[in-house]
Amino acid sequence: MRYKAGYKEQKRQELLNISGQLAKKNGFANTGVDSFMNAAQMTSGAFYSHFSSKHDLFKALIEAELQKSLLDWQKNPHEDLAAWIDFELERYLAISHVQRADQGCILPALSSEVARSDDEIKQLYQSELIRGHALFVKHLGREDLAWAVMCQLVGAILMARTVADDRVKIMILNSSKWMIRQSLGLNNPNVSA
Amino acid sequence: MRYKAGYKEQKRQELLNISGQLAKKNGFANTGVDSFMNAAQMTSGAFYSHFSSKHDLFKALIEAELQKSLLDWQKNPHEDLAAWIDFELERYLAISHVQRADQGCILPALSSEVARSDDEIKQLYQSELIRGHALFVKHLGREDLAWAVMCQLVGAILMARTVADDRVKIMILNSSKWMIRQSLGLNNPNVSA
DNA sequence: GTCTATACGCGGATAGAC
DNA sequence: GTCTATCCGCGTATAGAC
Repeated sequence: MRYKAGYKEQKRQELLNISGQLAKKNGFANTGVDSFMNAAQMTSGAFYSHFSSKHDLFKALIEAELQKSLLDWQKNPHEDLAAWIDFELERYLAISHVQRADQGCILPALSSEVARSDDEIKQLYQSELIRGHALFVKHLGREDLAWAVMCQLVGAILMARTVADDRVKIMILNSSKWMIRQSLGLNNPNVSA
Repeated sequence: MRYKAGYKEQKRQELLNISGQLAKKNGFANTGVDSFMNAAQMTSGAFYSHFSSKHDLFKALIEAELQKSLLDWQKNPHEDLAAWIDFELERYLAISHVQRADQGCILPALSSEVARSDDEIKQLYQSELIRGHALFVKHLGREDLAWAVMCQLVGAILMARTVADDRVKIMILNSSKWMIRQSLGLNNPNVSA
């Protein structure tokens, strides 16, 4: 064959990577196949030798991005609850996460588009989401707390991205940190956020 | 004039109403001017006698929808904190709110699109959001708590919309209710969610 | 103010050469 | 596997009749 073995798989991963960044930044539906391919320094005709359709890319992209987020959570080195959650709050609820959607978690960036997708997409999203949930349960100890903290993280990043002023963004982030610590019983009662 | 006085203003409100529903359901960018106008039983040519551009509609729509959400929050008849928050949790975190995005709050539906919009949109969004925040502060007593509860509400609806199974949706909603009550010190310590 | 018709660009997808 | 070229439908916006 004219191309090295494993070349196609490698190129596919590269495409998923770059497409994920673009989709998180500008939205998946708003980004054309041309843009995805140009970002990967190819032309749109070559797209269909990797994915059968744009919708097919969406599925693959969601799977890849959710696993990336899961991996990020697994990188947290702490075992102790307070240390674990502090690490996560500083990392996830950082102002840089608000500003750089392309480098951030898929959840605040593409959940609305998933919410409007067909059942196949939602099923896929759910099963990966549940794996993330299990990781949170492992550290937080409660199933409901795990879901609620995930919602809080996603909601905070999303809301912070909708406002214009950095001051307000930071206020939103700090408020969410405070609330999560509060619900875990980790706040000093004498200190306000 | 051939048309009654106030006719245009009335038609504009009708357009904003219907466009808001369609945008919340299918996304604003994904919905064509034709679709908006057809839903209002008009043709696309007439659109530009009400709005100078699609982007202009987006601004008007955001303003109208945010004020609608504010109005919904103001309808809460309770004064007591526990009663007020219970009412709000049952109303906002209802499964029907997850299922009927077109009839629901703009925040979980269109925040991602706002996040990707220009600064003018974000400034507008922020100023209306701050009015909503003030209302929450009035009842919850704390600025940070008010932001955090808003994030939690938005995040929970958004997440619930991304999963396929109703059981999981409900789990997410109940978890968020539990966490908000927890952060307000309203949960019975002996009862799990 | 609303209609029909249309200009014009973008986006998804396919065909065929290399 | 990737390229160029192209088909075709959709979407924003405008022009002109009523």
